Amino acid sequence: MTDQAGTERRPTRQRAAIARALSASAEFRSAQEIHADLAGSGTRVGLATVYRNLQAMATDGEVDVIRSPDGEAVYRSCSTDHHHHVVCRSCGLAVEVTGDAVERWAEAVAAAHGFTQVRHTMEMEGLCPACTASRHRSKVVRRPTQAPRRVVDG
Amino acid sequence: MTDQAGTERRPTRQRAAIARALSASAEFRSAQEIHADLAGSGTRVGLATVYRNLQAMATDGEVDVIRSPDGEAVYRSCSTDHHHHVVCRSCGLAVEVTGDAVERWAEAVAAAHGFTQVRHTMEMEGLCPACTASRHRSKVVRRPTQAPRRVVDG
DNA sequence: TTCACGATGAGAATCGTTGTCAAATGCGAT
DNA sequence: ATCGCATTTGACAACGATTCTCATCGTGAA
Repeated sequence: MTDQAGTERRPTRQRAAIARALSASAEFRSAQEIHADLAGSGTRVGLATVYRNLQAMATDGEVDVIRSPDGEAVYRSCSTDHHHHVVCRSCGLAVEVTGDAVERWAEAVAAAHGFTQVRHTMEMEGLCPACTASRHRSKVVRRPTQAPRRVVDG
Repeated sequence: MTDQAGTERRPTRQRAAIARALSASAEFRSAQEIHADLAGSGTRVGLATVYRNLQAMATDGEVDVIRSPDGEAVYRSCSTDHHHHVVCRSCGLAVEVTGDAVERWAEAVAAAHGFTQVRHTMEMEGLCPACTASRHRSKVVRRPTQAPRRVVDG
């Protein structure tokens, strides 16, 4: 079977377990992690099932999905506290940030295009203070690469 | 493996070709696509080399990277036009949007935490006008594994 | 030109994710 | 409670993007 209608989904113990595991954390978790969690807590659910349900939930708007920097799909239940991150692309340091500005902007823009039930994800990356410093130290002897500094639109 | 940022890199014809192919388009392109392009235009470059260089460029902040909805890493040279999308999670319709508000917010927030060379990605998803309507009527035929996506200008 | 070492290429190895299909299960009707 | 039947599930194969390996090549410096 190919598509599954969002209207009729059968409740199963597996689906419930997955939903529960998901809402047990406010963090983004990968399908594999959730599968491992369930296995660890004695709930035996097939990996494919975890993937299928997570996808279905995402399609139905029950959970948020983003791809982690290494390409893994990570999920988080929708209702949880919403925030964003600034991640250092050199050392991986992540700082949580929140702000109404983006939330409102996203909402307004989407609405302007007639979209409803809008959700958004935003990730920022750059160099943390420490890495910014160390990068200046190891500065090259030769002429700098053609790397332009201006990156963020302003 | 480890971050080599700041280290000098040798100029090679492959690296140049990749940079050129990248800046030839304002769109996000995958490593595979770039590899195919190069091959198509007679420039023989190994796939692994394309990956390596793209990554290095991203690490050095010369290009932006995001993951496409299906998990592929897609690259775009930095200086090009920056915008975001609102994607319909039911039919895949994608609308381009731009706005200074987010850009400035991201810049400000990151800077407040001492981050430099900050870049960001933001994706919004919801139900497009059509799908919002049809959802109220009956069940919707949802997109297959690969989302059919049309891009409209907004 | 020669040397030392980073860069490249071809293909194997990874690993997250999806497809396959027979068996199990939920639901409405009986 | 039971039957019929479509939806789900689970085990595992299949896939595909990305990374790794390593012998060989190319580049900057002497």
